[in-house]
Amino acid sequence: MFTINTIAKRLGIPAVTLRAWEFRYGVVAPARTGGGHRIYTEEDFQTLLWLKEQVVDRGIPISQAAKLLKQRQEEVSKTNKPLTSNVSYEEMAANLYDALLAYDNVRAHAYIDLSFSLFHFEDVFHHILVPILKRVGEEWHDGKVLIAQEHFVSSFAKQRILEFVRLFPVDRTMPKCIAFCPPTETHHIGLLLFTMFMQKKGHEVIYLGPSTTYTHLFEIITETQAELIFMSLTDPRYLKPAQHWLDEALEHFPHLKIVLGGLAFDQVDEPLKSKVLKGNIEDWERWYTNVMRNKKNPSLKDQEKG
Amino acid sequence: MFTINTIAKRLGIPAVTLRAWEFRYGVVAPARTGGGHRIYTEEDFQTLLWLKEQVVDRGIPISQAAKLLKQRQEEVSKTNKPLTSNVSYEEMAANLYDALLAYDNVRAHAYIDLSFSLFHFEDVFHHILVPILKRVGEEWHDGKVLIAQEHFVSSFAKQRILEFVRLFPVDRTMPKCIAFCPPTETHHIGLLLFTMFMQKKGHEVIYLGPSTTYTHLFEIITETQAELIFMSLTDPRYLKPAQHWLDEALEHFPHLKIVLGGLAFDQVDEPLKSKVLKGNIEDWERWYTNVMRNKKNPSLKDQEKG
DNA sequence: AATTATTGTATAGTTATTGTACAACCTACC
DNA sequence: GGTAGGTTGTACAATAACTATACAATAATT
Repeated sequence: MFTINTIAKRLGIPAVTLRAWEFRYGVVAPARTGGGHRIYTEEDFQTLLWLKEQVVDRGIPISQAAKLLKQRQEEVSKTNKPLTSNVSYEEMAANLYDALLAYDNVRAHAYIDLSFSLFHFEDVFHHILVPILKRVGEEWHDGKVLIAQEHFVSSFAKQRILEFVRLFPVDRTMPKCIAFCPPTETHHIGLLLFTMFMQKKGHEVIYLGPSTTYTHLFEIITETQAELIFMSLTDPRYLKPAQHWLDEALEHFPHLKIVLGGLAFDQVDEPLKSKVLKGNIEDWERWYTNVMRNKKNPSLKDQEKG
Repeated sequence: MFTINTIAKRLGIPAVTLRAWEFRYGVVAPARTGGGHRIYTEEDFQTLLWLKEQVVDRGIPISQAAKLLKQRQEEVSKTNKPLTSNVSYEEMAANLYDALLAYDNVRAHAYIDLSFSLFHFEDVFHHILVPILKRVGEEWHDGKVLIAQEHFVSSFAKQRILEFVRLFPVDRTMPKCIAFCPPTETHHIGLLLFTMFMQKKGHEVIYLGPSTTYTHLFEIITETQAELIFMSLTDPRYLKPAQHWLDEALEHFPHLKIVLGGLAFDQVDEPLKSKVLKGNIEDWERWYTNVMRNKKNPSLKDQEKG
C-alpha cells in the first residue's frame, strides 16, 4: 500500500538505494501498479527494517544481510521445530499419515486442524501434507499402499487446500491465472498448491482442474483475459501434445506467461525448460519476484540465479 | 446534507480534488439534486476523512487507498446479510449460474455465501446447486456449454459440498459408510450429497470418490467395519461389473447395506432395484427412517411406503 | 600499492500519478 | 434576474517513480 518514498522516509534510506537492493539482491518484491510503480506492503517494510538494522547497526554488508534474510526465510519454513511449538512436522505428518491410511476422516481432520493452530498454514501444506502425498504415492508404487488409500488421501488433501484457497481476498485488478492439467492427467496437488500460492499473492485463479481438454482453452483465455497459465503434467508420454498446444497458445497470445509443473517436465529441453517451475515454494517465491520485476517484459527467459 | 465546498472545507481538501477522486477512483457516490449538484451525507464525509488519513498521514497514494476502501466495503457487505430479502431459489441459481459460466470465482463464492445466509444449507445444495449442475450437464450435452465450464462448475460444487461435509460432528459409534464411484465414473456430485446427508445424520462416511477400483474394497470394508456402501454410477455400460461386485460383496458381508444411485440404475431389475435410491432428499429421508427402524434386520427388501 | 569488488548515490531521459486550473455551461435561491 | 456556487470535461503542471548507466567511496584481495 505504500509508495517507495514513504518507505524510504520511514526507513531513512533513500529510494535509490532501496531500488538498488531490490535489483541487486532481490531483497523484496513489491507489487506494481499498472504503470509499474512499486507498492510496498507492511510486510515488505518489516523485511527492509530488519535489513536496515543488520546493515546500519550491525555493520553487515547488504550482500551478506540479503543472504541471511534468505536463509532465515528458508529456515523458518524448513526447520522441524517451528517457532511456536515443540511438535515437529514429522511427528504431525506421521500421525496424520496413520489416520489417513486407516480412512479415519475424523482423526485426520482433527490433526490438520491442530496443525493449522500450531504452524503457519503454508508450512502445513508444504511440510506436512505434501510429504505425506509423496510418501503415499511412492508406497502405492511399491505396492505397500492400496490405490483406494491413495485416492482417499489425495481427495482429503485436495479438499483442505481448496477450502483454504477461497479464503484469500483477490485483487481483481491483478492479472488472472488459469490452472489446469491436460487430458489423462489426474494428479493435481501441485496445481492446487500453486493455485493457493498465486491466490495468496492476490491473483484470481480460475481452477479448471484435472483432465481439462485443450479445446476451447483459447476461448477461455480470451474471455477471462487471463495473463498466466499454469499447466501440470506428470506423464511424459503426453509431452508432445502439451508442447504443441503451448506453441499455438504463445502464437495466439504472445504476452501470455506460461508456467509448467510436474514430473513430466523434469527432463525437458529449451524453450520449455525456462518455463518449468520446481515444486518447492522457495523457487516459487524467486520465480514470482522475477516475473513481477520484469513485468513489462513477460519473457521468463532472463531469469537470474540468486 | 452538505455541499461539496462544505465538505472540502471540513476536510481541508479542495473541491476539485474531491471531484477528481470521485471521477478517477469511484471513491464516494454522493446523491445528486435534481439539477445535478452533489449532496454529501455524514457517512460520505467519514469515508473521505478516512481516505484523507490514509493519504496524508500514512503516505498511501490515493489510488491504493481507494482500493483498500473497496476491499473494506466488500468485507462489510459480505457480513451484512440482507435477511429480509425474498429472493427465490431460481433467481439465486440464475445468478450463480452466470457467475460460474463466466469462470467468476469471486462472484460465485459470494452468491453461495449469500445463499447460505438466506436459506437452509440443504436447500442451497438441493435447490440451487443441483439444478445448476443438471442444467450445465444438459447444456454441455447439447453443445451449449463447454466441457471446461462443466469442469469448473462441478469442481466448484464439489469444493463447497466437501467443505460442508466435514463440519458435521460424527458419532463414531454409529455405523460407518463408504461412498465411491466405480472405475471410469467421474460424476460424483450425487455421491457427495449423499455423503453430506449421512454425515449430517452422524455417520462417518469414508469418501473414496470417483473412479475407485473394486480391488481391495473388501479389505477396506473389513478394516473400517463399514456397514453401509453407497455406489454411484451413471453409465449403464458398466452395470455388469457393478452387479457382479455387489453379488460378491453381499456374499462376503451379508449384513452390508447397499445403496445405489445415479442414472445407470434407472431401468434396473430386482434384486438391485430395491437398493436404488432416487436423487431427491425426501426419498432419502424416507429411506433412512426405514433402514433405521429395521436396524436389527438389515435387509432393505421389507421397505414400506411411508 | 595496485587491483578488483562492493555499495551507495547521482543523473538522464521517460513515464505515471495526482492535484489544480479553466472554459462553458447549469442550478439554487434570494 | 443576478450572483454565488455547482457541473463536466479537458488540459496541464508538479511531483514522483521508473529504468539504465555511470561514478565515486569504501572494502577486500592480490
